[in-house]
Amino acid sequence: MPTRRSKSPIRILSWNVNGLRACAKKGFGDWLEGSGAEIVGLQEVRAEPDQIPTELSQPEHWHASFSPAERKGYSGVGLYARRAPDRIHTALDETRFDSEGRVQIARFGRLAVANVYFPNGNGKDRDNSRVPYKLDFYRRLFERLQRLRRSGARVLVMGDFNTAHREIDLARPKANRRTSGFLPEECAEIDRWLDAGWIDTYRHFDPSPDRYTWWSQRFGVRAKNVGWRIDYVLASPAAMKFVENAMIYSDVQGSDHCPIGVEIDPGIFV
Amino acid sequence: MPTRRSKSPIRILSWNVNGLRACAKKGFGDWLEGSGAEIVGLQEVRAEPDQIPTELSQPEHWHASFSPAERKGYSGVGLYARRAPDRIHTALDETRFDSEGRVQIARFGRLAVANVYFPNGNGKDRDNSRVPYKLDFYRRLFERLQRLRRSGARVLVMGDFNTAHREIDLARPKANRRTSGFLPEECAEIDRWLDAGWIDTYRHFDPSPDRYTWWSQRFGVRAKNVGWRIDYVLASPAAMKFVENAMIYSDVQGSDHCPIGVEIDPGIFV
DNA sequence: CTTATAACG
DNA sequence: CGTTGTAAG
Repeated sequence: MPTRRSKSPIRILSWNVNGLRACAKKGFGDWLEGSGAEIVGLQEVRAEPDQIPTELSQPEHWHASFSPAERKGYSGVGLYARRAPDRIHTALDETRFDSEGRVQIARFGRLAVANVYFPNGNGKDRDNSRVPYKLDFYRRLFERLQRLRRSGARVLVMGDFNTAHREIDLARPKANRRTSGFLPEECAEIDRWLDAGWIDTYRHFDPSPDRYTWWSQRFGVRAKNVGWRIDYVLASPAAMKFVENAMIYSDVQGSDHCPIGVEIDPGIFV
Repeated sequence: MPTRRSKSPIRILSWNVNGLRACAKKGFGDWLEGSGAEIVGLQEVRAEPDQIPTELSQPEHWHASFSPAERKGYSGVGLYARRAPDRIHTALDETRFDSEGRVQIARFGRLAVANVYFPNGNGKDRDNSRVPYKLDFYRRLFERLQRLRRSGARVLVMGDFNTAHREIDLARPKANRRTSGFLPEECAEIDRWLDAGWIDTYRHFDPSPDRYTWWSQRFGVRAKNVGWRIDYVLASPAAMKFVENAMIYSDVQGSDHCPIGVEIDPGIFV
């Protein structure tokens, strides 16, 4: 059991940037430098590393790595860390998942950080045709991370889960029960994780309503805070012992999502 | 033979707007109202009539007609006239031409105005693969308008010819002899028209160099006037008797082309 | 470089 | 509504 607040906590952040190149033009670089973060996970990078400005693909004083999708301009995750990760895994060993640049599992000593862009359930025709793929992805990653927990790692899973867990997690729950992102079967997947002991770090510290991480770009609803909480940092029980705070940075602009994160006792690494 | 300056001349204008919807946002409507024109031909409308704001698809005090391409967002010509045309022909009776919205031949009494968007010779791979199509179009229209002349009409042909005729008509003639727009075989098509008696109205009145109607959008060359004169009003000999002036409105912004036009004795109609 | 499109979110 | 890719100019 660690001694709490023995040192100043380190910050681990996650942000779906909705296109890193576009976000870069809106000040992503300044945000990164001012973030005070030790580790930053990005989702929806939507670029190959060599399409990204060098200051962001290989920034000074960071270890950066990217896992793009095969399809250009689509999906893709990226990880910045001030210390070098021991290794990064990007494969779930199933082509339909691994071709879409959705997962980075980075090891830093005893800490494992999974940076994840869970699939959107919307299909081509604004239907829910991609929900089965999304649920399969949830299950495949769940099995992988349960194994990682059992191996002794302290695990954080952060990213865009594309699912609001409970009615409190979206502004219009009644209207969206048949919308992907709040389908009963999607919420049940989150339930499975929590039932297995994973902790929704933000909800652990703040039971307040109206705390969202994504707002549709249509109709200017962000100004009215008509949003969804679909970005999370989940902690395994062993990791949760080191989590001192969880944050939602609703004021940060540059994407349709805002950054989220946790503050952690640095003892988590050793 | 008309009496010159017996009445104030009427103005007939032509403009490749490079997307009427985009041009509309840059003040096309104000330009149209302030133009003092009797007839205005547009090229590269790049929209179906019902995609165009009503003020421009059915403007008050104008008779407007459009001939869009089958392919969305591509090519398309449009004509505004303060008096109703007797009729408008849009077909060259060859599908590969007529599907691309390139011609309107409007009759106003004894005056026939052909509003034309000649093909660009560039193919997909920045090659000259569409030059043969372009030359075929030139020839097909030439035959059609020669016939119209012989029928007794006073004919004006205005639009984006996509060809600079002589070295004086572009800023970098030496560098562009192998570029579509200044290929010998393209210039020869213009020669054919002039040899048949058509008059390049602008050149008739102004032998000056550095008079251009199009500037590449790349590298900001318009500020340096590195351009091409590829938009013309040609007049048949019978029409030329009524042409009192020809203009290039280089200062008008809103497209990569600028408007051009002629001033005509109104006796041309009767 | 800019206007369009479509896919995706 | 906005990002991205692609076609076209």
